[in-house]
Amino acid sequence: MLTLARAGRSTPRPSLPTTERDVSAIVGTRKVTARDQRVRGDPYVITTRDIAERLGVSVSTVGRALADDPRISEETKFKVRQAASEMGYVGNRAARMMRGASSNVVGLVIPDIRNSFYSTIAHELSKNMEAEGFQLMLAETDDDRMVELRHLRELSATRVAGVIIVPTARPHGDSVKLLRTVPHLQLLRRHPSLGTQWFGVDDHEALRRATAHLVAEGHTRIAYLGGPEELPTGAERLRGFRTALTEGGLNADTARTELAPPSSVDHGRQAMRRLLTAPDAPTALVLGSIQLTRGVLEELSEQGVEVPRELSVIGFGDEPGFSWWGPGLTTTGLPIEEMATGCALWLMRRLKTKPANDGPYTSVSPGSLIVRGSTASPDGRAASRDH
Amino acid sequence: MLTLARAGRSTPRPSLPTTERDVSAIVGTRKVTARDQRVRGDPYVITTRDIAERLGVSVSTVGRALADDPRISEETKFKVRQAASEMGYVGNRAARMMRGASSNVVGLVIPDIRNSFYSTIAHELSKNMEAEGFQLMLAETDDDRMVELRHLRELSATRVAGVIIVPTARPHGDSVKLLRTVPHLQLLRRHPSLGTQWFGVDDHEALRRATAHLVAEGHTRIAYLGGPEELPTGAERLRGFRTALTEGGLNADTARTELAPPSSVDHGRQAMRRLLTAPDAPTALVLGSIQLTRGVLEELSEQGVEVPRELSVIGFGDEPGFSWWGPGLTTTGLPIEEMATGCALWLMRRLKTKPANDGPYTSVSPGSLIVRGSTASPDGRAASRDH
DNA sequence: GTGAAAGCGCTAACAT
DNA sequence: ATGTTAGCGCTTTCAC
Repeated sequence: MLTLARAGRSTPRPSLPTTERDVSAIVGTRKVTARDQRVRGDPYVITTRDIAERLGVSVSTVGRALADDPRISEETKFKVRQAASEMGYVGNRAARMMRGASSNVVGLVIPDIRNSFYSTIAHELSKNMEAEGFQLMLAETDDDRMVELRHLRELSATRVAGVIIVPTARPHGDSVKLLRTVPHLQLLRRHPSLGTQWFGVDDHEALRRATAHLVAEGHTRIAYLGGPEELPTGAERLRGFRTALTEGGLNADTARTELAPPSSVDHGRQAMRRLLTAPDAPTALVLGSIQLTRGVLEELSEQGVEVPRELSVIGFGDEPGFSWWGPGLTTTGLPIEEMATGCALWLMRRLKTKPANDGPYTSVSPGSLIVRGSTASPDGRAASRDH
Repeated sequence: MLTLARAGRSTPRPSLPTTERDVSAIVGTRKVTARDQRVRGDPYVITTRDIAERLGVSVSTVGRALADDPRISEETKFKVRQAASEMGYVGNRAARMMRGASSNVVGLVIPDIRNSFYSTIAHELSKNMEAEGFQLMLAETDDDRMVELRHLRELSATRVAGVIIVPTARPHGDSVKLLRTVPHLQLLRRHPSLGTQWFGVDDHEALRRATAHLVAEGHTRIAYLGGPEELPTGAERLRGFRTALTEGGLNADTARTELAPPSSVDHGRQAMRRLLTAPDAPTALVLGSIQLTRGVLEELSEQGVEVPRELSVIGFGDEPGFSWWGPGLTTTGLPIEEMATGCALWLMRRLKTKPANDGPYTSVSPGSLIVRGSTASPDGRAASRDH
């Protein structure tokens, strides 16, 4: 069937020679669609067809010109690009995706962006991805597996190119299924059901080192306060703590450990309060969560506890305020930036290689102990700084 | 034309009665498309057509069943939903968008997610939007207008439903054009070219109050350190500082002011160092940027400056560490959570109302002065806390 | 060097 | 109660 000129818009564009286009008399062979109804002046989104009509060429020519196809003459290309720019044309990614183009969106699924670990990660990812033309979709789970599932459904519906996820303790079965259909990467936490590609830090070693520092100073009553054991990170950190105690000849089973289910600032405060008033209070405290660390610091400074004389403390993570807290907080530093950058680069490469390389991959970054002034021997002597 | 059964996949699904469907003999009237070439076992994304074929119904029936259309029988609905779930069907949003559905994505364009103001905002927005089924696309500009433009292009290509933006000092002309085609909202900073819908805080009043606090204590040599004047926030804060000086009978023109172009932690440190070694050093300092505040605090605590005896300081923003810094940092508190929540609710409503209400809208939240211990009279007496 | 036409997955209007 | 058809904007054959 011969395709006739489209049924004109109610008011033809001024730049079009009305006489040639206004063929409404013979129209009737072609249904007038919603698109044709649009009125001049009524602002709407420009498509390749709009450009084609204005220039009196076909949509394919416009598409090719914009894609810099070698078959199109320079003159046409110029005119098309000019018109596109003038008319404010912006390609429709949804349409492209329907033609098989992959989305340029990567989903980032994390517990809470306000946690500086995660905002740092988001920043590094965003920076590295922007350079490659990718966008970041932010999805906060609040460590709720149902929220996590809802987000993954959305990301899946959007057909994101990839997902970077800090999974909840036990992801929903449907979340597992969904992730099977999209390239993904676990960050920090690792759940076996979500595959073998993981970027993280050596939590065990980090906590072992921190605890060993206190053992070396002569502490025997060392308490641990960290995240829940059901999280892989929580379990590893606790294990590191216990390893150090055992290695130091201490009984890991009788050591005071508190695991805060929702690892929040407020729980840190409460746990600290309990610890201070408990009989047989510890002389040293190791932390295994950045949120809990914040709460502990607030509580200690509010109660006027003298650190390290009354209590030695080793924090987790390194935030701006930690260096000026009390005598300076000795803490476990994690190479978050490096990890996030590595993660971004790996995923970008993974998404751009034709045959997807889905082999297992693990990158473990080591932690480090940042020694400041918050620990000392239990007898009161200050800790030496040259560790 | 009668549409014949599709050319079968190389290997028909087991659940299909092969005899009825395997009509390859008479095929030739219908082109075999890429889609038909897919092989069983070859994992791919499920579409409504896959479900329809498996159940021997039409795609429209499947679509209607999934949309819970009243015309479809409960039995069919059940079968369709069952099959969809089993096969792991996830609707393709790109396809829906092509049918006119609006995207459920809102772009958040901010300078840097690591800044706690912005991560708080991102969190509040995300939380409120998740409840309404919206997703958040994160775009960091690093205060670079070209990066900002690139992000807006991407967001536009994605046909985001809306944009929340903390604009750069002078957005690119194309950015302005792009934003004209999408519902948007300015946050904190306000640039006249980007429309009249804005959520922010009363920067002028916040700084006026902070400065007035120092004037009331008797300071006459008060310095100001804040962000660049080309940012609307920077200009307003500086103006607030000057207003307070003038109201206090001091000469606003001779006051020492430093405006750091890229408002970073490091610039805060450097500026503080300059201020300390300058002849005729000020007795009090007011800050107008959270990043600069951090740098200043680090430098002061590193140099062992006695606050408030040697110098009174009022910070900007309120971060976790500010309360335990030195004598406790007196600072300007901003109601970021409230502002972000209001912003989210407003945009959600704006996006869901049929006739877009595009009238000007301004929401100004007031700041507050959080009095702790970092200011005192220049003669050495500590500041009274009952302001 | 350019145009026509088909089809990606979905929905809505129009048939039965 | 269900099927047929067209079309959203774009790319990609195939055709001239």
